[in-house]
Amino acid sequence: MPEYTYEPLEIEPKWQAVWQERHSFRTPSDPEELRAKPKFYVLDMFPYPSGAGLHVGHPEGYTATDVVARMKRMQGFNVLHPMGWDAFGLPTERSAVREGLHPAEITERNIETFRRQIQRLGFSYDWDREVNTSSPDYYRWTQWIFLKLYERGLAYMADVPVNWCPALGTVLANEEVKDGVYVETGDPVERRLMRQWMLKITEYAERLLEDLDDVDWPESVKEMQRNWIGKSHGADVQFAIDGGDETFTVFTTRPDTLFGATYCVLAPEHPLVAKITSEDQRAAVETYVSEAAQKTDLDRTDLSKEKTGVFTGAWAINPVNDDRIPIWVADYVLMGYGTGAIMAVPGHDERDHEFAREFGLPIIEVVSGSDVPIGEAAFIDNQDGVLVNSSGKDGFSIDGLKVPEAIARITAWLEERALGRGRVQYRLRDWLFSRQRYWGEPFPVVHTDDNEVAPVPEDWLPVGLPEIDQFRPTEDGRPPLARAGDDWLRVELPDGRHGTRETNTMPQWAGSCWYYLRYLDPHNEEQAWSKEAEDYWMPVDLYVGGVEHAVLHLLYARFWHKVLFDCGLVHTKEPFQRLFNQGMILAHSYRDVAGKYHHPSDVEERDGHFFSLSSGAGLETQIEKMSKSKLNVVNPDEVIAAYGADAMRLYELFMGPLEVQKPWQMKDVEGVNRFLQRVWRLVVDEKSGELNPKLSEVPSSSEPELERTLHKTIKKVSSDTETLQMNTGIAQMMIFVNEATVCPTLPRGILTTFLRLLSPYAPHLCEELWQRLGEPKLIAHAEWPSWDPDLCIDDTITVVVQVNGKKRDELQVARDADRESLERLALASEKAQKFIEGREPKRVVVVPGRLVNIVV
RNA sequence: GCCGGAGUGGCGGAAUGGUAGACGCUGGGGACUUAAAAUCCCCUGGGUGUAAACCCAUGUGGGUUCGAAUCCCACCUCCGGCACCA
Repeated sequence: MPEYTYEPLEIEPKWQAVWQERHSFRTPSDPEELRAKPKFYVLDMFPYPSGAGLHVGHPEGYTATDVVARMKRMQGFNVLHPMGWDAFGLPTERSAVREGLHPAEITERNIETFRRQIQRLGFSYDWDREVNTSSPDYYRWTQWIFLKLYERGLAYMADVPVNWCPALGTVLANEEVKDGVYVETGDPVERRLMRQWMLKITEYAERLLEDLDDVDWPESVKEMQRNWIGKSHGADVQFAIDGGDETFTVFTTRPDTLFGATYCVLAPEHPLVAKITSEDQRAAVETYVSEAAQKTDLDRTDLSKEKTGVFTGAWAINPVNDDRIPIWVADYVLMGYGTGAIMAVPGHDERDHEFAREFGLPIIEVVSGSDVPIGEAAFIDNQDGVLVNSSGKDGFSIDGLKVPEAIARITAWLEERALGRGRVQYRLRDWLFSRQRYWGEPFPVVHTDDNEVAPVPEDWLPVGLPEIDQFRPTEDGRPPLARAGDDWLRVELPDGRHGTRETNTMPQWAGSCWYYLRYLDPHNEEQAWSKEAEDYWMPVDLYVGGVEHAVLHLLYARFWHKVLFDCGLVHTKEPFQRLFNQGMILAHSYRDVAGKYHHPSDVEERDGHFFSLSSGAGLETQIEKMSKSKLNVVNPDEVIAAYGADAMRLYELFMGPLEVQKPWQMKDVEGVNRFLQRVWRLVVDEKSGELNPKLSEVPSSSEPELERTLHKTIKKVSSDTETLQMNTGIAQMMIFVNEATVCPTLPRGILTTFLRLLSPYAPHLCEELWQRLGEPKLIAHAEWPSWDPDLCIDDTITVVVQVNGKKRDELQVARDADRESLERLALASEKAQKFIEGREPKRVVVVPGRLVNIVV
């Protein structure tokens, strides 16, 4: 029994303690030091410290960024690699209510768990820069940025239809609601009209769209943001109401189809509805409007339902031909988009077509080219379709034009007569920025007794959360902060006015909108960050996190950053230069016929089938998202206990490409664990504990084959780490170790070079072996190796001989063999001759270094 | 419906116009051992064959090419996003 085996549980805490004591990963802040080296800012999406602790999905991205951070440090960069906590939020507040504790206590407890779990993985974070969004010296600056938004007119209060979630007792942002329910909990959401804080993100729509072109992000995320912003080109067109002075404006992307408009529709909330409805239609319209108001978003957006609507009794005048067309009210038109009113062209819009057929309204063809009669289906072609039936008053006609030209012509015509104008419309709405919660940033504003909104002076910040006895809304439905006593609520402003503090709080997203800036200068008590630090470190060079924030955090943070840019507080237009989304880690779950889930520890495999150990029942296995209810959550603590942090880190990256979804398979951790043991044995003789006797001071070139493999490995690991293709980099290191294991002697230089390559991936093991090899410094501070291109190519290479594209033989040739000799050798090949069957080669394709293809 | 991504052994996955299945897991065989574990070595896509070999094979069907997992067209399936946005 060897006594000196690889014991990760002994060496890992040892090196973690060393790094911590020596502050080995403290980010330089001395200006001299900063100037001396280029910078690299590598950032993780900081976690929300929930009560459940980490699962193995969290450290996947953290491990990838840590490997990059460690390599960059070794390559001579000043590296900023921080970690912190996105700590305000609803789940914590709910736990606090449930457990009867203060949310701050729950937060502190959860952070301690998260920090302990993260630190056990040996990440090279600069813990001196840890931030916590719920701490007053952090949210002070969140409030300060809010004041900047307010000063610039980008924060305003308005009576708006909001997403109200009765189960949670708060409003939610559009981005947090999907299919009529809150995305996090599935609780239904209803429409309500409430006075709330809004942020004018729409003012930045164009820049948020345009600047996507300048960042190195996954195309899918850019596309999601583009869709969310939803830019469309079109025109506003004015319609007069027959027999009155009223007019209304519609927005359309297809002004060319104006001659095909056979009716108009107003949204039920449109202010004109009540005014124009005729007496005999009034009862029907009022019933329809009040029913629509009571519907949830889910009901209203249910596509499978039939179109509904009611005629107002009023008529509009089509401005191009003075036709009288009826005005309807229908809930398929949304008040929140465009003008809340549309012209309906059933011939060329599917929704209008469906509605027209439902209510027997006329359908006119104005764009030709459809295969089926226009009465059967709407015809959509905005490129090659040709206009027909489109001649109106004053001799104006767009007949015979293709759609794009027709759009230009009719838009110009409308503009000349002041009947309309070309316009760009965005789908993006302003950001609903207040919540009726306790555990969030208080707004730094006061409602004065004379009904004005007044920002508090900057030197009053932070506006701290008041101590209250219950974290629930008041009995009369006001937010929890309204429970605070007058000593908090009532204030006198410097100008002598009295008022009451805002009792809403900011949403969870506020703190994460700028945390990457606080890391630059986290202890600054005078400013949110210093200009020098911002100048040096920004932008973030690499940002890694889950794709679930594609249109939430990432859009909000870009918006704030652009505002800060306009304030002259940051110097880059975009905060995150390169973004990478890691894929979700899934896990096997086991379910019996009754649908009950069984924990993996209760599962036994026999001949490829699964059975419950406790009941003997047969089980089905499936790969699913990890969740408590499915009993398939893998905790990093158990992996570390069994294999150590280095094996855990290595497996996280070896599982497969970082960006794809993949299942955790505990058996596979065994493979990387064996690899680490083999590395250990390259250095340590397990029987004696001394250095491996095969280690020798001879030059690297005395093992030429291994030296070549080493240089190929340096090259591959360097580039695969940079591009985050770490699974193949690790595979290459395994190839090296397999070769080194069977090598009769191990030149010491080869081994120390290899350990430097492996050290970002398995830092504890490599520090230990580095020390045992007598190296005085930490390997974390060693220099990253470089490769010799000549040593990355073999002297003799294998060239494939194909006949008609099929592999028939292999040739061992010198690496610089020329075309002629390759062709001669290939034609001489016996195996190839057999398939040539004496025929004359029509053509011989020679790819030097690769293959020869003989075509007969 | 629209937009994006993906389909390769028993499993995770390599290969982005040039030897399909690197590396790892699983399974099988062998060495060492009193034995087991660990370790080390060999084999492990399917088919025909004693063998040497040969044939088939990257979701399906076509195409381009000397040569296609890779490029093009059509289709199928799965995953993700958006969705009455005028």
